[in-house]
Amino acid sequence: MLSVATNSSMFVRPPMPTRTAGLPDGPLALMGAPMRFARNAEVYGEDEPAEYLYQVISGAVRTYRMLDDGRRQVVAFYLPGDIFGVEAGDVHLSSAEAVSEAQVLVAKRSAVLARAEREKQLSRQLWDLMVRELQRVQQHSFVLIKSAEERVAGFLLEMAGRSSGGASIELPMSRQDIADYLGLTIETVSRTFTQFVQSGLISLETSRRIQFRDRAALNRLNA
Amino acid sequence: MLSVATNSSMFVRPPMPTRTAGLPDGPLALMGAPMRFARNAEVYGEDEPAEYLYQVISGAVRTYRMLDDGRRQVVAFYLPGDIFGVEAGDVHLSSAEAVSEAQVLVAKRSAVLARAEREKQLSRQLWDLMVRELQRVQQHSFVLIKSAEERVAGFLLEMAGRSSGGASIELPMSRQDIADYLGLTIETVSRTFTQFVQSGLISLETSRRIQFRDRAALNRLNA
DNA sequence: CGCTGAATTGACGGACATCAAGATGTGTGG
DNA sequence: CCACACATCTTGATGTCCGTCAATTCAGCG
Repeated sequence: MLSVATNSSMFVRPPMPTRTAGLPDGPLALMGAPMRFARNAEVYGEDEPAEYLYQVISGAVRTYRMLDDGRRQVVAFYLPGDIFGVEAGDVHLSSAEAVSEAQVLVAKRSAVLARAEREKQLSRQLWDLMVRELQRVQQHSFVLIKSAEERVAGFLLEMAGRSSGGASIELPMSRQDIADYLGLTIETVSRTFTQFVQSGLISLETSRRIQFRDRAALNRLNA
Repeated sequence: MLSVATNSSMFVRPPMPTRTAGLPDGPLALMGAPMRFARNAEVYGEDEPAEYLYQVISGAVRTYRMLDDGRRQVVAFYLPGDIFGVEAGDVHLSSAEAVSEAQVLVAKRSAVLARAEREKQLSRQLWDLMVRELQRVQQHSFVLIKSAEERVAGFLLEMAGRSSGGASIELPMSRQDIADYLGLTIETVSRTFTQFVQSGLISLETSRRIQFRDRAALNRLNA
């Protein structure tokens, strides 16, 4: 009934991730190894045991789940600094893939949790992380009951807010990714973009580079 | 554009909640006071500081958020045994109301968290609770991208699974509640129910009492 | 260049919202 | 216990947003 992740070549099994030179750590004191993932490379898969926590160093990562009819629901996009993989119990309920070439810090979950038992501050950070993740997902289901126009406007503002960019942002993900995130089709996303361009809300340098022209109007749509 | 929580009288400010005789505790060792809430009484409101954790003893509770245009999104229903209020950071992002007359155990959040710092087991329970809540919300956004038929089927099965009933269950919530939970209109929910009745999947003793006649078929719809 | 995947645009149909009326159920006061 | 008022639920007729199918344009890369 909607948004199938078509195009088999989009999901070609990618080359093995390889270790890369170390990079400085983020806000949370994760002790882990930096790894490099090619575009569309799998970080972890649905139903795999959840042994690690992850932090994006560069690039972007998407998590998603498949419905048995082939539809794909993108649960979240993670950008540099973001930590992911916390939502899992013993096994992952979603898969994670690199949206673009990405470096990801990988830390053993058991090690982090063990250390959290001794360090109150770390424990607190993990809890806050969990709360934020929960609120993000709630916000997401909030988005899914809105109109296409509202969803896309909300998406652009969300990305703008997280990309710490100025009047223009570079989207790392394809229209198909956006569509599956918003519960729309690629065509509807595309049409909404051009509609926004025609109304002077944004303009497109390339299909992935967005210039904001009337943020107030977008905010109004983001009811 | 959809599912407005109409009918002002539905939200008439209810009588003050009053304390009630104590009741035995649930799985999580919450030390709190049982309170009684009338139908539609507010347990907590959006933007209020989150000072407590809650566990349903009897009845049912819904959490929801309002869009500024009057649409309402029901985030979750909580049944006896369920703990709610964990999703909050410092303030609540959603409101909670009794769906029906309800008894709720109310425990000071700070006390629980303080005790969790000493008792590993409690800390672990809270973490698991958080994980389950996160997965529930993810599951919910999963539901919102499906067809009306699939959503309603999924809802009935979810309720059946949680109500620990046999071949028939009593829904504590109105069609409006269901509609706002599923991101549909009251009419679509109603029509889907009658469609299920006509196809012999369920039957209705009263509008709120559902008899399951063909669970396999419902499961098939719950793709 | 030409090839391939990504994005855009158009025509059309269907699922669900909207608007409106009727049916059923429930609480209240005489 | 009945009758009235009001809320909830159901059913019908119509409209519209967005999905589907299909063709075209655009961008990147060998």
